[in-house]
Amino acid sequence: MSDADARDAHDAPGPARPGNGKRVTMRDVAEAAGVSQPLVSIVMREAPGAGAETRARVLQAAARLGYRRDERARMLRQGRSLLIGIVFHAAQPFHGELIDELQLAARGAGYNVSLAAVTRHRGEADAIDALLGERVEGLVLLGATLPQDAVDRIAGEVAVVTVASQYGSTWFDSVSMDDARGTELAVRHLRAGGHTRILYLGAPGVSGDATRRATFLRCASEEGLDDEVAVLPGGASEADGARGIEAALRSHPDATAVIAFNDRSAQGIVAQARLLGKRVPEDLAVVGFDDSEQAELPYLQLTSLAQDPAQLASAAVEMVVRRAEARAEGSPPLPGEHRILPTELVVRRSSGGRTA
Amino acid sequence: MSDADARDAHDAPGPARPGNGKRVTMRDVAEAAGVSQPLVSIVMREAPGAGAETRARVLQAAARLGYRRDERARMLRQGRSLLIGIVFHAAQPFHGELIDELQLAARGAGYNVSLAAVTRHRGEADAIDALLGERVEGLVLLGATLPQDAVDRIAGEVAVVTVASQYGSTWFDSVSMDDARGTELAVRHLRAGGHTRILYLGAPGVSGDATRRATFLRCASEEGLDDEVAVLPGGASEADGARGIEAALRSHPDATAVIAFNDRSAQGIVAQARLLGKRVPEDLAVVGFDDSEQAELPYLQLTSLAQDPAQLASAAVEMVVRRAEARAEGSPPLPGEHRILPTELVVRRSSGGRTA
DNA sequence: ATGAAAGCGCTAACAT
DNA sequence: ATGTTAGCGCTTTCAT
Repeated sequence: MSDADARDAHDAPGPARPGNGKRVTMRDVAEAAGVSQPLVSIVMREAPGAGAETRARVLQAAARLGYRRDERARMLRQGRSLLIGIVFHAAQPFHGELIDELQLAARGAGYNVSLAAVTRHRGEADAIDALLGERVEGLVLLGATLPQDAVDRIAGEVAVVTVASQYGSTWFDSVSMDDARGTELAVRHLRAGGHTRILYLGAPGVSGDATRRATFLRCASEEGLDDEVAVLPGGASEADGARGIEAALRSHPDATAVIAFNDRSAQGIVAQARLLGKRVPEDLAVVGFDDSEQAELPYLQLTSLAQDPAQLASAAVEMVVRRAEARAEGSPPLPGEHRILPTELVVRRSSGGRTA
Repeated sequence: MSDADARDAHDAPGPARPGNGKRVTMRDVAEAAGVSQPLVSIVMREAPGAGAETRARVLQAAARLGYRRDERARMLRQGRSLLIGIVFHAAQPFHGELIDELQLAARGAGYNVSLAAVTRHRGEADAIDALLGERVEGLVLLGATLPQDAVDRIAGEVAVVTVASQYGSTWFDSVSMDDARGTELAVRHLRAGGHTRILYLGAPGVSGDATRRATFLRCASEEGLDDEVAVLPGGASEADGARGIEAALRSHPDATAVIAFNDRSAQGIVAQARLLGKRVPEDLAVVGFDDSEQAELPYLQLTSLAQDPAQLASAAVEMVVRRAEARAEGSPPLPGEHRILPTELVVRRSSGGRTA
C-alpha cells in the first residue's frame, strides 16, 4: 500500500491540503512557485510589482493548491478592516431587502459587510458586541430600538448610522423615510376618495409610529375630521393587524378607511376584515407603509407609502463610510446628520384606486 | 487653550481612545495596569494563572480604556476559528427562525457563527466564498440549490451540512424533514375528512418538491384516487400560490382540497380562493408545509406539517461540529450522514379541523 | 522585479 | 504568579 493510499479509500474531492491537514498559506504557494512569500501577496492582491510570467506561475500554483486568502490576517496586518457591520432583525422581511442593497452599496464603496441578526434569543446589544469584536469600522443598525444614550456610547467607538429609527443624536447619523409627509399623503388620498371616518392603527413604541400618529391627528384636524377619526392599537405584524382591525370594527363599526402601520399589518387587516364580511376596498379602504413586495400581491393590491430600500441603503452606506474615513484619518468627530428621504404614495386597488 | 481641549469642543462619549486614534490593545491595557501583555491575555480569557489582585487591576484598566478583544487576532493566533458559517436566504422568513436556533446551538457547542445572506444580487457561491475567507470551520447551508458536485468540492475544504435540501453525498451531511411521511399524513388527513378531489400545488425545482409530489401520487393511487387528484404548478411564495390556485380552480373547478408546497404558498392560496368566492375550509380545505408562524394567523388557522426549527438546528450543529472536530484532529473523512427528522401534522381550521 | 525583515494583536510555550 | 519569546498569515517597508 503506497503512502498516498494510506489516507483512506475515500478520497476527498477538490485540491488536497498538505499532508498535515493545515490550510494552504502564501508560504506554501511561494514554495510551490519558487518565489518569495511577499511576492505571492503582491500577485494575490493584484498589486503592481510582479512580472507577467511570475504572476502566471504564482496564480497557477495557488490554483493547484487550492489557496484562499485569509481575510482575518489581511485585516489584521492592514490596520483597517474595511468592514461594515449590519445589525438586522431576522424576523423582518423588509430587512432582507435592505441587506441586499446595503451589500451592493458597501461593495461599491470598497467595503465588505458582516451581518449580525437580532432574534428572540439575542438582543441588539449582543449583536453589536459581536460586530465590534470583529473590528468593523462602521455599524448600520436597522430598526434599532436601543435607547439613544446606548447608541451614543457605541458611536464613541465606531461610525454608526441607524436606518428607519427615530434618533436625533449629535454622535451618529440616521436615515429614514419622511413619516410626516407620508402620513399626510395617505390622509389626503383617502379624503379625496370621499372618506371621513378614518382610523390609524399604530404600533406604539415602534420607530416611526409617534410621528405618523401625530401627523395623522394634525391632518385630520386640518380637514375638520376631529370627531370622525381615531387612533387605535394595531401593531407591526400580520397578527397584530388582524387583532387590531377586529377590535377596531367593534368600537368603530362605521369606519370606511384604515391607515396601517406597515404593509404586514395591512395584510392582516385586509384578510381579517374580509373574513368579517367587509369588502376591500368597497367597504373598507386600506393604506399601508413600506410598499414592500407584499403590497403587490394579487389579492392585496395594497396602496402603500414607498420607502425605497436602495435609496435608504445607499444613503446609509454613504454616511457611515464618510464617518469611518473621517475616523481613520483622525479628523475631529462629524456632527450628526439626520437624513429624511422623500416618500411617495403608490396607489393600488386597496384604497379604491384604479391603478394596477 | 489646554492640550485636552485641542480636540474639539464636541467631546466623544464613552472612554476616550489614546490620542493617536488607534484602537486599544492588550499592550495599552498592560501598560496602564503595570503588568506584561500576556498576563492581560490570561485575565481577559479568564484562564488560570493570574493573582486575584492583579486580575482586578487589569480588568479595571481594561474597562477604563474601553478595551475590547480583537477576535480576528485571537482566531489567527489560536489556529482555530471556532466559527460556523451560515448561508441563508434573506427573503425566507423561515430562515430567520433557523438562524436563531442555530446561533443558540452553536454557542452551546462552543462555536460562534458568521452569517452570509443570499440575495438577488449575491448567489450562494459568493456567500460561501466570503465565509471561507473568514476561515469558518464548518458551513451550514440553508435551502441550498447548488448542484451537488459544487457542494462536494466545498466539503473538501470545510465541514458542510445542508438543511432542508435534497442531497445524498458521501462528502457532507444533511438534515431535512420527512417529506414523504408528511405528504402521506396530509393525504390521509384530507381523505379522512371525506375529500377525494385533492390537488397538490408543487414548487418544481425547489428542494423537497420531488419527494412530496411522488408521494402524493403514490398515496392517491393507494387510496384509489388516481383519476381525481392532480399535480399542478404552485410555487414557494404567496404570489405563486395565489396565481397557482386561480389557474387550478379554472382547470379543476370541483377540487375540494389543496396541499400547498409551503405555508407561504398556502397563504396565497387561501386569500385568493376566498377572493374568488370559495370559503375555506367549507368549499376548499388547505394544508401547508412548515408550520411557520404564519400558520397560526387568526384568519388563516392553517393545518400544516410541522418542521421544528430547533430540532433541525441542533441536528445541523451537532453534525457540522462533529465533522469540524474530526478535521481539526486530522481524522479520516467521515461518511455522509443524511438525517431525516420526523414531522407531525398540526391540524387547524383550514382543513376543516376543530382544533384551535 | 524580487527578496529580507518587521510587525498587526493576540495566544502558547517556556522560563523565572 | 508573572515575564520573555515566538509566531499565526498576511501587508508594508526597505534593500537589492
